[in-house]
Amino acid sequence: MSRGSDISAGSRLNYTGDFLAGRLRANLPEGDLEYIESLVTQERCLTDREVLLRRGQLANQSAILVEGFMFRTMDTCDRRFIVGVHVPGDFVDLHSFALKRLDHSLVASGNVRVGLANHSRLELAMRERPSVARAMWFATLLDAAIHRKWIQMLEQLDAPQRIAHIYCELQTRLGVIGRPVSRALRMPFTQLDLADMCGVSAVHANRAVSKLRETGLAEIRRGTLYTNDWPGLQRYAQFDAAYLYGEGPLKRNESWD
Amino acid sequence: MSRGSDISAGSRLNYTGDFLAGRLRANLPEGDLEYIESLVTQERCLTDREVLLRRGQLANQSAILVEGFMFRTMDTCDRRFIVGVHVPGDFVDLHSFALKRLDHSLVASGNVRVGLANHSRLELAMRERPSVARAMWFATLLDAAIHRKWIQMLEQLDAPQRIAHIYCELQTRLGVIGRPVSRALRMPFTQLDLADMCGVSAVHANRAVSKLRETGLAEIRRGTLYTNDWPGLQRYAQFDAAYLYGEGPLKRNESWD
DNA sequence: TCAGAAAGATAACATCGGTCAATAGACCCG
DNA sequence: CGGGTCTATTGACCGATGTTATCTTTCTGA
Repeated sequence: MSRGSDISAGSRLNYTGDFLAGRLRANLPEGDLEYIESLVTQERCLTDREVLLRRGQLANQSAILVEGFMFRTMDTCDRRFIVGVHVPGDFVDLHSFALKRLDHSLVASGNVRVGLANHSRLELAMRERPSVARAMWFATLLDAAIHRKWIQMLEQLDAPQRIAHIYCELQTRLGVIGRPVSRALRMPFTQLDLADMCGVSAVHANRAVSKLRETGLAEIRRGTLYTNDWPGLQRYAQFDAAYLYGEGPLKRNESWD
Repeated sequence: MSRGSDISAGSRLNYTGDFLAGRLRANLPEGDLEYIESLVTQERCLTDREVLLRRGQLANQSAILVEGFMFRTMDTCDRRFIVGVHVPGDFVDLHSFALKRLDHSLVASGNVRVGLANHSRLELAMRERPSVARAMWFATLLDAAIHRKWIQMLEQLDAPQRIAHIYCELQTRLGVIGRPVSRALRMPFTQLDLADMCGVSAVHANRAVSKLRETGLAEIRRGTLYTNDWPGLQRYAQFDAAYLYGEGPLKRNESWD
C-alpha cells in the first residue's frame, strides 16, 4: 500500500506567503494570510501516487498543498476516475473538516509537500476570525466553479480538446499563484492520468495527444506540455479563464460583461 | 426575453419548515431554521425556462428554491449545457453573494417558486450567527460533492446509465426533503433537457430513453420516470447515495465504511 | 375543433471512442 | 550490463454517439 510518508513537525513553519493560500490572497484582509499560515503546524511529504486521504476515512486535520500536484479520485473496482486536480496553495481536503468523511480520495501526482492544520485549530480559527471562515467558503465556491467547468468540458468537448482545456486551466491557475508562463508546462502526468481526467481509455488518450501534436498547437511529452501558441491552444479548447475568478496577479477576466 | 415574473413582497412569509432549507436541516441548531426563514422577505414565481439570474449579472439578493426545479446552465452560441439540477430547499445562487458574478445561469424547469433574501441581510446573518455561516458553507460543500459525482458519471457511464443516475439522484434528494418515494417520479424534463444534462445529442437521448424502456427497468414519458424496480435501476446506474451525505429523513448510507 | 408548434421516434450514414493485441521505448534495479 | 516493468504507440475491429432528415404524436391556443 502507500509508503514513503514523512512527517516533520514544528511549532512554526516558515512560508514565503507567495503561494500558500494562493487562491485566497486577494480576498484576505491584512494579517489573515499570516494567521492562516500559523494554523499549519505540520508538514508531510508524499511520493507519486501516495494517498493522503482515502475515501471514507475519518480525518482530524486538513491539508494545504504547498508543493506539487494532487488528484481527487473516485475509484471503482476496475477503474480510477480523476474528478479534480490541485496546485500549490489549494486547500485539498478542507471539506473533511465539515463533512467528516470524504466522498473521494486525495492522491499525490509526483512528489508533493503539504501543510497540515488540526481540525480543532481550524474550528477555533473559524469562530474567532469570520474573515477566515469567509475565505474558506470562498475557496469552496471556487472549487465548485471549477467542477462545473469540468462538467461542461466533459459534456461539450472531445478528447483532444479536453486535454488542451485541462492544460489551459492549470497554466492559468499556476499563473494566479505567481508561476511564470513559459513555453513548457511541466506536469508529472502520464497519459493514463490524462485518460482518467478526460474519461477516455488510455489508448484514446494517446490518440488525443497525437492529434494535438498533429495540429501543431501543442506537444505533450511525459506530461510536459510544450507550446508556442497559448492563444491558439486556448481557442482550440474553447478556454475562457473567467470561471477561475482570477484574483491575484492575474487580471480578472471580464469577458462575460 | 424572459417574461412572466411575479414579485410578491411581504415582511413575513409563512413556510412549513418541511422543505425550506431541506438539505440544511439536520445540521442546524435549534432556532436556526426559523432564523434562515426570516431572512427570506420576498417570493418570486417563474415559468418554464424563465431565467432567474443570467451568467455575469450582478445580484443583490440570493434565492432559495421553494417549489419546482431549476437548472444551472452554461451556454455557448449554439448549445446549452446543464451542469446541475436543484430541488426544493436548495440555495440556488448563494454564491452570487460571495462571488458577485455567477459563472453560469439559473433557469426554471417547469413552474417554480423561489424565496429571496437580500445580500445585506445575509451578510449580517453570517456575522451574527456563525452556525448559519457554517450551514451555508456545508450547503456549498454538498453542491461540490454532487458536482464531483456528475464528473465521475460523465467519465464513467454511457447515456442510458447517465439518465438513470440522474433520476436516482433526484429521487434520493427528494427523499431527503421528505417527498415520498413512489412508482412515478414526476419531473418537468424534456428529452432535450436530459440530453443537455448528459452531454449527448437530442437524438441520442431519445435512443437512451428507448434503451431504458427496453431493459424493462424504467419508462420515461414526458419527463416522468415510471419504475417498479428502484433497486435494479440503481444497480444499472451504479448509483450509491453516500455522496449525498444523506442528512434528514434518509438514513446515512455508510456503504464506504 | 382545427392548425401550428413543440416534443418524440426512427432511419441512414459518418465519426468518436473502446477493446484487444502486439510492439517499441524509457526507466528501474540488481 | 540485462531483465523486468511501466509507459507510449499503433492497427484492426466494433459499439457508442453525432448529424441530418423525415415522420408521428402530443400539446396548445385561436
